[in-house]
Amino acid sequence: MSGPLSDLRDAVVTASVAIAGSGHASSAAPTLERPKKAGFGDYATNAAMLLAPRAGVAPRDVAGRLAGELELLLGTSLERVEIAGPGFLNLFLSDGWYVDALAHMLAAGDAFGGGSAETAERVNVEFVSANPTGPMTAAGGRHAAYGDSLARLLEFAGNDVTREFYINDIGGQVRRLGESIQARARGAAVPEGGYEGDYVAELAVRIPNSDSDDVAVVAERGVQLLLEGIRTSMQEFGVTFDVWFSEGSLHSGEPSAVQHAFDELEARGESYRSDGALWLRTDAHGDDKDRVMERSTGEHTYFASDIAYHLNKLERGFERLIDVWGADHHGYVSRMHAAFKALGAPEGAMELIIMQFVNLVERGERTQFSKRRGDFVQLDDLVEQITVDAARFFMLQRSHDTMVDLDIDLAREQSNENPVYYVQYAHARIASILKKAGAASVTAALDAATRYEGTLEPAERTLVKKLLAFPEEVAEATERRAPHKIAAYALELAQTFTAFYRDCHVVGAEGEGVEPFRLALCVATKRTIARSLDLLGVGAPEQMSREAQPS
RNA sequence: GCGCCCGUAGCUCAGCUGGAUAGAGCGCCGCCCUCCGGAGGCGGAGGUCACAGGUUCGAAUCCUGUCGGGCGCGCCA
Repeated sequence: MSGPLSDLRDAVVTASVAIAGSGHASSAAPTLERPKKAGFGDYATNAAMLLAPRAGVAPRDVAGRLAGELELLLGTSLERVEIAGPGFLNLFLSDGWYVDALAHMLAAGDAFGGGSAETAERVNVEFVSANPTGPMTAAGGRHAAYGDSLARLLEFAGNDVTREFYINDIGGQVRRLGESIQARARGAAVPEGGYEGDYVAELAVRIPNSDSDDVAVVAERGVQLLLEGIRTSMQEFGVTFDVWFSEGSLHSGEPSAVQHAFDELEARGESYRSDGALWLRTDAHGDDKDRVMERSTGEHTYFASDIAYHLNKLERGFERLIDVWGADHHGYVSRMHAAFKALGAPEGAMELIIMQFVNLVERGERTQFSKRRGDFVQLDDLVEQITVDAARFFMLQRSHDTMVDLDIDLAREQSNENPVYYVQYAHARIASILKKAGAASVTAALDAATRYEGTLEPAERTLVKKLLAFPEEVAEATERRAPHKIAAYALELAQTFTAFYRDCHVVGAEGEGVEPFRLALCVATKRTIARSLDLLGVGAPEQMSREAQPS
């Protein structure tokens, strides 16, 4: 990727090499970053500190030589260089550099910030995969928001992404669901360990002959109906899965996918029989002990399904498997990794991401999430209270590995002050400005802005810098599987724009080329806010509804 | 007992592949609105970055230990 920022970075590296000589190893690459405080220059580098030990002189002396090299390399892009503190170099860039930077962003268009993947991969992101024994919970919403946003990031980076939902449609829980429905249909008490939510009673009414003795049929019908509900909830939440994969399908066919996996593992000498059960040598691959795949009763464990499932994903041609799991599954991580190795799959091709819980807090109390007791907050209800955009943004604001307390009262009562509205408002405000300027002058401005030669206001430079940071933010959010960084960026960009809006009048601004330049800056900002929100799965409205606005 | 995650402002959390004076939102106090959309802006109070050691030019960040919280350790799914 080229551009003003990477040119700067190249210059720093080139200057470093010139000073350190040909032996310059990149054991510690110099950083180029935007200083957190004002007055420290536009960009700063610690290159001198890294070079000093090698050169055997004081960092500040190295910084002096580095500054000289950079002045030669960067020419008119550089206004001046300052040496600060222990040996930081603060680069002050010229207004011409800023104009070039904006021109570069505009030329990149919608691709700005995208395509960061070094090599595009076929990626399978499996997430939510909620048991079809109840409606989607608010907690499932966090999984959905995260998985979908991660998928969007991976796609934007250039990968071929499949969103997949794994359906646990067999096993004891499904049977218990059937028994629970049956009991309700007969007016009897739900059996021990069964599901007690109101939705079970509703299912008993919706399913014909739900009081039948054939529990398997009742259960199957129940799963079907619940899955339809889950699918609808997900769609309304803005999440569409490419593949709905049935666990049960792994056990049918001749040979079944599970049998195929067993054969594979046996051929590799990774399994053995003991006490009548079939075991996998997970202990040899980093797990605490070996695990059972087929019980002495002949039934397959959940683990067997999962091994077969992941082998299946590989055989479908995916080069990277990303699973988003709930925190209650983390004890399962090491055995899954062990199984993956036992299959001879490429190291590192499977990532298991553990998602911490989200607690909904209402009137200062945490709500519970037990499906069996039927005492939980449904995603549909939460969305109805605080809208899809707010729900997704809130859930994505936090890192996946920290537990979140989402205060429903706060989100409901103060929804007008949610960060998501602030960001959307900035987008709508820009739309309003551009509309006022008129399409023709905006188009003309995009061209004229690249030749702007005036002096920039501080707020203009700050805004350009913030926009310039976008590709790095996106790349880092993608690599670290951290969509919450985008949420933070969107908020900062909106704040930066609002400051610009306060200081710099756009439409009708006086001075040669000032209005076109600012209009172009607005266009670039609008695109970047829209892209940020899109990566989160949040809408970027052209206008906010005025009804909600207090008079 | 063992393993994973977390402990940062009154609250909810960023920052964690080591860099300068640790940030945001909400809440609180004060000020600002003739202006392209005030759903706004500016300023202020508020911190032993859980605690104790260690590594080094430099630690919220890396290492060790302690304390506190969450979760998990089945031939359940």
